[in-house]
Amino acid sequence: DIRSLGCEEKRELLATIEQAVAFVTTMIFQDGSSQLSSEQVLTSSVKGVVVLVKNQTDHPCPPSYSSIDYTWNAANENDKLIYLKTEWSSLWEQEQQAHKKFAWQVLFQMLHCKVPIICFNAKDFLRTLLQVYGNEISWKQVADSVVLDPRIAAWLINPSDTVPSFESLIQKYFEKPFSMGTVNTDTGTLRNASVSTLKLFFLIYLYQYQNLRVNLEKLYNVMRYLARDLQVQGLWKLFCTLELPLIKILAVMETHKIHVNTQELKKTSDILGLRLKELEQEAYQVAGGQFLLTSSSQLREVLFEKLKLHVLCEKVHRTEIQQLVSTSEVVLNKLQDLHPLPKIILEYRQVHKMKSTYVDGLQTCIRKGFISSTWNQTGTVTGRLSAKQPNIQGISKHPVRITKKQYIKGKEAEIVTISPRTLFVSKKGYSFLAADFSHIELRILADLSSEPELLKLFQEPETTDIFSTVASQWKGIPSEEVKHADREQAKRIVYSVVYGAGKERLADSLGITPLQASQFIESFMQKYKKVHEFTKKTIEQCRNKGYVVSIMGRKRPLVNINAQDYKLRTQAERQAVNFVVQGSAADLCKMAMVEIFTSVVISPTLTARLIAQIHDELLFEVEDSQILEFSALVKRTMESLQQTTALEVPLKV
DNA sequence: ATTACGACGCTAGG
DNA sequence: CCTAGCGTCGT
Repeated sequence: DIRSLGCEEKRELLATIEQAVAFVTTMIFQDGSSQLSSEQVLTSSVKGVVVLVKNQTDHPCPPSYSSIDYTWNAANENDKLIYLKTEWSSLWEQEQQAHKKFAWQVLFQMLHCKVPIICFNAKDFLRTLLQVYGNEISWKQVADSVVLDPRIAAWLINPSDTVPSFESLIQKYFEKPFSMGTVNTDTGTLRNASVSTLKLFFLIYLYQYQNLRVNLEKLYNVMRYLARDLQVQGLWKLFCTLELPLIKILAVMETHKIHVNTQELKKTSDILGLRLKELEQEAYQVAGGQFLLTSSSQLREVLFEKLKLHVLCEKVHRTEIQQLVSTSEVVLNKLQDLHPLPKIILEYRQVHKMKSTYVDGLQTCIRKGFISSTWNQTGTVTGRLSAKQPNIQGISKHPVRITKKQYIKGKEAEIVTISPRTLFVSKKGYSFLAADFSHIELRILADLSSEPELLKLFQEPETTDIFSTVASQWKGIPSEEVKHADREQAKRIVYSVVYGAGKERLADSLGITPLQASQFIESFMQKYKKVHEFTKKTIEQCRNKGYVVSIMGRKRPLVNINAQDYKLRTQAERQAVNFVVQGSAADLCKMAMVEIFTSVVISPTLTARLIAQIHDELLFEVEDSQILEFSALVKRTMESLQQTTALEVPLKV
């Protein structure tokens, strides 16, 4: 405990840190649990940080192939365990101020000495530091730290393991499961012994931290095993140059708060609520009875048993599990002309989604007028990021029009447009800047397949509308005669190929029969033969190796690729094709994040901060005076990734 | 009688 | 194809 150290001892400690070869660290929560506990309690606040300082020179990390000793090597006497309290009752006392200052001194040195800091869920650790020491540091100061996160390493090795716990990693790498002793396992026997209360607390304290020391040693060793695995599997570079820097970027992102217009939020909630009531009444009228509009099973009863609408319509989509007639958007669209109810339901659903998710749902995420999403780096199998509370990646783009009846004032009606994205407001003197890759997945498909027609499309500067051009090329009609419907169809088919969708899925999305859909796919593949070759080759490689690889070497094992079962096998085939395209796009977007972050950190003047990543789009908050300079930097950096990754196809932002 | 939880359906993002 | 989130409904 650094609070018990004298002046000389403090100096010694800093000297030890200077000599360290690695730090293994975890946060300690109020309830005594740590980041290594299986159930991470978010409600419990952070009490402090425990750091195991590795001083042995025998196990450098990152390790080399040859000189790793894989034997269990727990109690290393030269390793130092230090405890830093980060929570203070009051900062009035001089003593507490001094403790906080020294704790920061220790952490600052750790972050800046380029020695790896090993931490399970490192993002949470860094974010907490930024929050606790927010006044004495700027976010740029975490940038040159070197953090290693075993969880991310494990996820890279197998992305299907979406949340590998510390315990599961221990089990996997040390075969026999360890007893994860917790603080309160043995207090009973302690209580029975005739020891004084003070002594008891001391014993619990000691036990807890000895246990923690063992776990940190285990964590260190697990990281070494994982590092070796990453190297063997060719994932080490991806880990070091992309995923590790991203930890810091996400930690910084989570400390940034976005202001929300709460008054507007309340107002729109009421407007939407009123509209829902109106639609509810209209629905009851035309249905000839009341039912729960939000219940798809009750709606199914009304539409298909009471009104028998589906018999007038051929080939309606069915639900996945129970194989019942679906009440989804595509089906309701087909039923529109037969009865007024489907149209009402469609609008009801749109308005209800808007209210429940983007207005009322957003309100539950607001703390003191601000929101900040939680970013999950290991939440997907394709390498993409995911966000929650709120899911800022899923906020509706298109506005919803509402005809608001105004009874009070003389006006008859007023049309209000509600677009959720306008509810977020930038800081005063700052603006939001969005930069997105144009058609990145299609460009990647062009590159991966080397399809000449597709490549030409992107390389020729006169191509203004990619899907119109594809439509004209594919259907063999002049570009002036391409209708809006042709363009939409081309877009759907292109993305069906990108997403690896089968004929059934395409049929649903286009509202046609699976036979017609398969004919569309076939004629598309006939025109762009190399794309077909690419999908065939990808599936073939997956069959041989058991996994597929993205452009940056990200892997996805697909065990079902050789399955007997047709459904499972073809699903795995689509997943294989999809992973290569989607995963590669994720690689590029992450690279853009890292490069832009680095540029801003290096720059003494730029202050732009990343707010969100919506897969192919980066959203920043930029000082108004820097918008021109920064937007040029962003565009240049993103487009230059073509050279960095040796892509045949240019990237456009 | 009330609550908790998993399965299912739908739809927003890409 | 892969996400988050809202909502029923049965257990």
